Amino acid sequence: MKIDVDKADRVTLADVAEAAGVSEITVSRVVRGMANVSQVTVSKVEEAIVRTGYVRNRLAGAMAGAVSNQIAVILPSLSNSVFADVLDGLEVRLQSAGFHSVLGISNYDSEREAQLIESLLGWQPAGLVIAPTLLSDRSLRLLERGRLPVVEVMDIDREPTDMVVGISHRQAGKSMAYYLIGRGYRSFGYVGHDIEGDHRAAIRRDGFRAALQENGLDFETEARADAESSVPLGRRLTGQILSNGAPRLLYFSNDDMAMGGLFEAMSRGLQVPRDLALAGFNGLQIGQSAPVALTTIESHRALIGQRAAEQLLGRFAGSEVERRIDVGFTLLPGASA
Amino acid sequence: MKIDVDKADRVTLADVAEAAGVSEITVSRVVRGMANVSQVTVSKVEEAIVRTGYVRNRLAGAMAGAVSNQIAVILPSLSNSVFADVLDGLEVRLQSAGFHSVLGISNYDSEREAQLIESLLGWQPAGLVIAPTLLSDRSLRLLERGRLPVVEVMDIDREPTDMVVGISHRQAGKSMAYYLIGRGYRSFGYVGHDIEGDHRAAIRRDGFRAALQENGLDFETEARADAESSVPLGRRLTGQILSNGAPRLLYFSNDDMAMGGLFEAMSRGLQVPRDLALAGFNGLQIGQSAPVALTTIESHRALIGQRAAEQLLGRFAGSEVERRIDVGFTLLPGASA
DNA sequence: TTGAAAGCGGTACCAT
DNA sequence: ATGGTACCGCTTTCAA
Repeated sequence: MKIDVDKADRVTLADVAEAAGVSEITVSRVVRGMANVSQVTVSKVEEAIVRTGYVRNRLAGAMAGAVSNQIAVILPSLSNSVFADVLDGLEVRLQSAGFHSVLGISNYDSEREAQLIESLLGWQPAGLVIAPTLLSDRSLRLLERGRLPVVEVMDIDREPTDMVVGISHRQAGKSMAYYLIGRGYRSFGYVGHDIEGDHRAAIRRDGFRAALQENGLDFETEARADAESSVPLGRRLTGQILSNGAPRLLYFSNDDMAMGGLFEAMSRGLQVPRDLALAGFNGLQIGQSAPVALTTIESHRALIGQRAAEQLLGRFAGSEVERRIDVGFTLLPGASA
Repeated sequence: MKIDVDKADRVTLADVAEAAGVSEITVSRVVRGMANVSQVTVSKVEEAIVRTGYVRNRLAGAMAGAVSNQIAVILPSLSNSVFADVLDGLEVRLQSAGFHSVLGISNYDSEREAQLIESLLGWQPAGLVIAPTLLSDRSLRLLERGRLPVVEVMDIDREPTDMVVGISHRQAGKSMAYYLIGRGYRSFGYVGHDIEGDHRAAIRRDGFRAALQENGLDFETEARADAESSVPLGRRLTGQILSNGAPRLLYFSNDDMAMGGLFEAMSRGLQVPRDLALAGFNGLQIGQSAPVALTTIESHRALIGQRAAEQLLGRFAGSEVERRIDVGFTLLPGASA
């Protein structure tokens, strides 16, 4: 009886077309929700689609000229929740517009980053979002060559290839320093993670220091390690500093590190901020819920992701968009300084 | 002079072939690193690739029959660091094997989940990894239809469609209860987040409770909210419970919630675990660095991601792989209970 | 509103 | 070791 059973390899437009008694192109129109198809035909086709179990092949679609709905996304890391937040914001907007992201994690390695760009570009994505590590010349050439919208995210402290969305980390560093100086602090120390890989942390530190120097001050001590930022690392380094007479306030490379500092202080029975004051960066939720809320700067990561998505969508829609978007940051006073 | 300049639309295999004076298929072989090409030809072609600035088009490649190197990944959320960890582990393995993930976030919505499956399947991925929310019948049908390897991750408490990698959340709940009972606790309360969406949290609670009942015990109080888990939520609910005479120990739906509880206890000047004991789930790093290390269960999220990747890679390699992988969990005694 | 034919850029298969 | 030729599944003209 059923003769065509085992040819059931993959349902194509042609199969649906046959089942519905129309042409392939008509089915294609229905699938894409185009207007110029009669209601009767639409229902016939939709019925056939369900009956055959057709699943749209976007590979073929994209290839035939309709653009891809994939967006390449390259981030340095995911274990750092900061980038997970950005990705989250990005996804929200992209998904609701029918786009998907293809992910690449560079692990703060600029060689790997270049490879990823090349590899992901091979999927002919409609756009690219990247939180650059360093962006080698090779990467830049690839980006310029591929005529696709590119959004660099996180810091706007340098000249964009195409578009940037983020904040000025230098300003963030300075703002925190001004605030603390305004609060009367005069004795500072710095606790940081690997600043080679994380150039944004380095920029914040530079900004903070510049502001100190404007006031004839400087870091009295620094503790650093060549590792990714983490709570235990912050705790360990803080412990080191405290062992040899600490400054009045510790500025941390970010909130993870600062939470470590806070925990170390608590463990030693220190009163924060009376005995030791602390300031971080990022505005992580957990820092704001701590017994002593962290003095920090909210960096609006999810918003950065959303805005990046909007930039791309704007471009696709053909509208003129800004090259440079500063989402701004918010100083959270907290209670730790 | 230059007549062919503006036709520089996109460099294809044909362009490279011409530039190198060989056929397209030969270039294709070089690009794919196949062995059967002479050294001389290889160098000629490689030179031509660089000169023309050719970027491989994987869309066309995948379409022509060579399989896609994309893996569809569907997760309920990214703001919950648990899934970011899984994704991280997944990426590590996938990338080193030359695969990329295409991401979908279901936001704990099973309708959305089904849409995502359908949509991502359209890219003809080589495999699918999903941390299922509920997996509607529609989703299941899609998964069965698409003859591709599917790995469900996180919990192994139910029958897999194809393969599963994770732990038994029921066991995790029970183990914690047994441990605490063994430590002498007899008075328990539960603090949880939205248990509708997060069925794994529900299973842990059920397991915990089952173990209590085996010992003639039960939760004396419960505080719950219909929101995603978070530190502030944990803190707020703990506050509620403490206001009306708390039980001896609070079991939290996860570590985020438990950190909130810990912070609330500290803020009230309670001694943990003397005045109030706390237990969580996940083994988040921050909980282990807290002044009072959290008593919790390490769920090896990154490992789950890695194993899931390995399952897929194994399938691709044609090897026989297990359908069900239990990565196990580790009880971290901590100091909070 | 509907359809026919010509690609999109590769790769599998079969020759040479 | 190298090349010719279909063909992957869809969409874009262009016609009817």
